[in-house]
Amino acid sequence: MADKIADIKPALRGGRRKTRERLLDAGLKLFASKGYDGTAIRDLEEAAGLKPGSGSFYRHFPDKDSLFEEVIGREIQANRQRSEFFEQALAGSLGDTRAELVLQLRGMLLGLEQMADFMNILAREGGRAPELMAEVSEALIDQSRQSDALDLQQKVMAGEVVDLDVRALSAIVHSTMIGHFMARQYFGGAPGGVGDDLLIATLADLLTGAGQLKTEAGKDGH
Amino acid sequence: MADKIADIKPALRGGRRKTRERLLDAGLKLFASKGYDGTAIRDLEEAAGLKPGSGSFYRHFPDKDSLFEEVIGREIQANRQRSEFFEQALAGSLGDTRAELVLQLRGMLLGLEQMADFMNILAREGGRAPELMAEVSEALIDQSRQSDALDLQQKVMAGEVVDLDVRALSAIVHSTMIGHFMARQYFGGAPGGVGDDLLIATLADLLTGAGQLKTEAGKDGH
DNA sequence: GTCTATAAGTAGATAGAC
DNA sequence: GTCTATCTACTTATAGAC
Repeated sequence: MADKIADIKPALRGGRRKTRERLLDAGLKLFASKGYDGTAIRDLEEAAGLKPGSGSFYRHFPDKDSLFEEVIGREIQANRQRSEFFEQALAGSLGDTRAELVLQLRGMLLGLEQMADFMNILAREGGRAPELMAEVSEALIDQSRQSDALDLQQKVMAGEVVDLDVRALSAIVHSTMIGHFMARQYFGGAPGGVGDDLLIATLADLLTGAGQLKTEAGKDGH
Repeated sequence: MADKIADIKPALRGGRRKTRERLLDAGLKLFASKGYDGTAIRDLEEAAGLKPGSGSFYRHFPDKDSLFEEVIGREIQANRQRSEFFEQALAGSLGDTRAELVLQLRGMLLGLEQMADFMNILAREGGRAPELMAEVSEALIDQSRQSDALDLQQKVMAGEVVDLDVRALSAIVHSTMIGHFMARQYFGGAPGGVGDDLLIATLADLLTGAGQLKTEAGKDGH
């Protein structure tokens, strides 16, 4: 009984989680905001509630690089779980293609928000761990591409989405959402003041062919 | 006569440009590849052909930060000039809307390639010079958005491009091209192996409403 | 303008007391 | 597991000879 309480307590109180976990959390935040080189061991210790400069860090990780790799690894796994959960949540059809797309796009944006720190680290320190980056490339891009490329494929076959190259459509969708997200992050707002809802709605319209030409004049050109 | 030759020679021979310029070039490359903190003064000196660790750097710049700001400023200006040139080059109408769009998108990709190092620095060191970043945000995003938002506006009015929110369309176009470019840069290739031409063609098709639905079934949903 | 030499500070990392 | 104390290496930056 006393053992169980001792096990649970640290997990419940925010400041009382295991030091190792707090160091990983600190690494995620600090690497994202100040970069790997810009983050000193003392910063990590301080953020984890240890005395800065004490070297207590080294009782939990052999060196700075090991912490970095573990932070990356943990985020890759966390993202994988989010994706699987999300995929299951959207498995069923709603009957309305455009509504399905809007939901899917909103979900993508939410997912990106949850891995904002991780993406920031990737953008900053992409060259630091090449083999890890390759794994990330596969884990993030390919996986998400596959899952909704299949969705798009079905929708195209069913005549619910515009009949163009599915991989290219998928690339356009992903790039748009990631670009929109990054513009919000880095520049404090999307260019032109385009909000999430308008962007998603317009993208869904494009995909479902809802946007018609104003006149038939445009069709002369080709 | 002898003076003129002395003036021209350094500009012609690659290795004989002014040291100050070589330090700026080194800064652009090194900040992009190793980051600000990861680039030591000795690295800059070495890349500029000076003796590493000699401190000769300080005869040209008061400190590291000054070099950084000047690198950024130089790239902002270079990009502005490229944009103006590009805008003029595409001023005339081709008569074929889709061909115009394809040219415009190819130009965007070329422009992104030319400022690859600069973008890398922005991604890494965005938080380092906030006021400069604000300027960049305005210079890059707003400017390019305005110029081809106007183009899109015209094309929509003429019924040559799908009748949806112009700012949202512009955001989609920009995000797609930037995202595609970054995927190529960071992951060695676009996700799904989608090449430049296919992506551009598909995007142009989407905008011009060339992608029709395979059947009319999809239109039931909304 | 470039060099040698060096100062002053800070980084990652280790030893050992408690 | 956390601390004090410390080592070594490296960083920015300066002084002064040439």
